[in-house]
Amino acid sequence: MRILFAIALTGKRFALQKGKLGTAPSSFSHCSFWVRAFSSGVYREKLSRNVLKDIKLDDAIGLFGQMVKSRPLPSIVYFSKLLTAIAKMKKFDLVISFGEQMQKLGISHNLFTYSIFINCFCRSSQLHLALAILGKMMKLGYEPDVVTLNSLLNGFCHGNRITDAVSLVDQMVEMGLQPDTVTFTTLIHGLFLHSKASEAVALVERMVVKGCQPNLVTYGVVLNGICKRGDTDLALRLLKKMDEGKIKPGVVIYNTVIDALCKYKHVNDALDLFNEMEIKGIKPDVFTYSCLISCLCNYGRWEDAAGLLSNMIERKINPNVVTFNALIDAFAKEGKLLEAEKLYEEMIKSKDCLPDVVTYNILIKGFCKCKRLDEGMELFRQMTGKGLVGNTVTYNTLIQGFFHDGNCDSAQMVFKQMVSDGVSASIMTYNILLDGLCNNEKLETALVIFKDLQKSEIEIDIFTYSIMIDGMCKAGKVGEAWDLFGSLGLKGLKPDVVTYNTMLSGLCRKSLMQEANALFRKMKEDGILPNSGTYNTLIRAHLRDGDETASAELIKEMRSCGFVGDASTFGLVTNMLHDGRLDKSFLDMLS
DNA sequence: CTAGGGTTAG
Repeated sequence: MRILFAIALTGKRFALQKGKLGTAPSSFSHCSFWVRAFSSGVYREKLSRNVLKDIKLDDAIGLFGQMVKSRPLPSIVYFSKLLTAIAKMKKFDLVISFGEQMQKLGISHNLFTYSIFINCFCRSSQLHLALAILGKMMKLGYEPDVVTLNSLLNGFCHGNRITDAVSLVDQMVEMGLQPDTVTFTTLIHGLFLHSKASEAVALVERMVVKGCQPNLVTYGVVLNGICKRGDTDLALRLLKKMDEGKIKPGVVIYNTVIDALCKYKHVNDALDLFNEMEIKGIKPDVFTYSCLISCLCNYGRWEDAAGLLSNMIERKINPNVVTFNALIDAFAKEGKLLEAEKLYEEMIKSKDCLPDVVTYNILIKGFCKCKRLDEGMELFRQMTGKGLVGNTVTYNTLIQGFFHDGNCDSAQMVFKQMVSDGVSASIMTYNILLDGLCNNEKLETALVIFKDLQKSEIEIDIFTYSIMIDGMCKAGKVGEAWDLFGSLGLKGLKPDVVTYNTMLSGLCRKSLMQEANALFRKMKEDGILPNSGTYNTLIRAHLRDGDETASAELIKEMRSCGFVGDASTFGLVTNMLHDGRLDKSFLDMLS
């Protein structure tokens, strides 16, 4: 309790007086059911019948306007019902604004309305204002209860204060309040949000011991957290556990697990779950179908995808923009731009689900891959013309497209456009930019940008360094690349297999085989597993260097690791067989 | 007689 007080007192003054959120519209043109109900005096009855949960936003605003004008003023109970309904629509700012208006009109708040405001501030990332409200209400003599503190707990969990969240639960107990299922579920969610998955899972067990049974929400939180980590086995076990208990998983729970199975490459298990839904009478929805269709497309299982598509149409589940995008993406990835465009045209014609920025990103990427940059740009203009705003992906795609097409000027022009359009460039954008410049013999320009990047706020990843090391090596500046590689440790970055391969290939290109061998040893010492690329690069270099023995040994090692010679290695060996530099037996060893 | 927690597809 002490800590709570301390937190509350450091908070700012009662925030509802600030009025920074403006006021709600006081006039409304249509005469809605709610307003009529209110003015004819039946609002008390209507409000008490729990019908407010279905109220539309406009009606809620109108109703509030009527309520504050009516005399005598309606009881605070009616206000809190209305505010709850608006909070459920996630219009947190509006709830706060209404709270301010009530305050100005002299309507005093109570524990319930204060709790609503605390919830709204927490959910709109204004934890400090939530704490200010808590301070204010406690000064007025209202003791926060489990509901109030659960809201605050949620605020701590979302506000990067997981330690405070954990101690808040301890304080609840000290205050003599019994944490309930909501408390545990909130904290479990917070632990997942802060990557403390095992603590989250352990807490599920603890809550059972404390007499709180996990409910559907708890399972939703836990399954979602587990699925995001890719622990599909545990997810499937939990799904079974729900069945054994009395909690019926609904379509959303199934969708979550099906999605994870798709993402983590267990397509057939996902299809099994889809069939299981059928048996249990749980109706799949557009999420279920879109997820499975897109996954099947990614695996090239067109027939199966088409089957599901017609199945969903038969069942009158309308494909939406995500479904269309999955199909357009499938065609575009196959290079079938004509078909992709046909689907896009169909979307526009039918008007039921219009293309969005993702649709355009998919199509633009398709055109870029075919080096049809003019058409890619044309689509970009079409999209902008429709009032859609390009995002980082859109610009990244075009920049990369122009670079791959060897058109550095246009690439840099798009980058400038991106900056002037106010779309933030991510490290991915810079990686594309640096990679493009390096691959188009513009190492010097890349170095200038790289230096600026190092000074900026943007967090450079290991991939950026790999790109620069590669660029330097390709420009013949292996010494500089080596220095950059060596500086990684000082920056707290660990070279990964790509960085090692890049550096190795640079050394090999200069026939610095001793250095390459030493680096290869260091790589293994550092616990970085060589991949097929590592071995093939070294094997080719040793062959070019005339060291048949070293190559042969590496081939043995590579094959024992389950890798095989790649196309370039086979090409080199074939050439060397032809001009007699290699013996036929060498080819047998490789294949 | 009112307040609190969560989740899914491109």
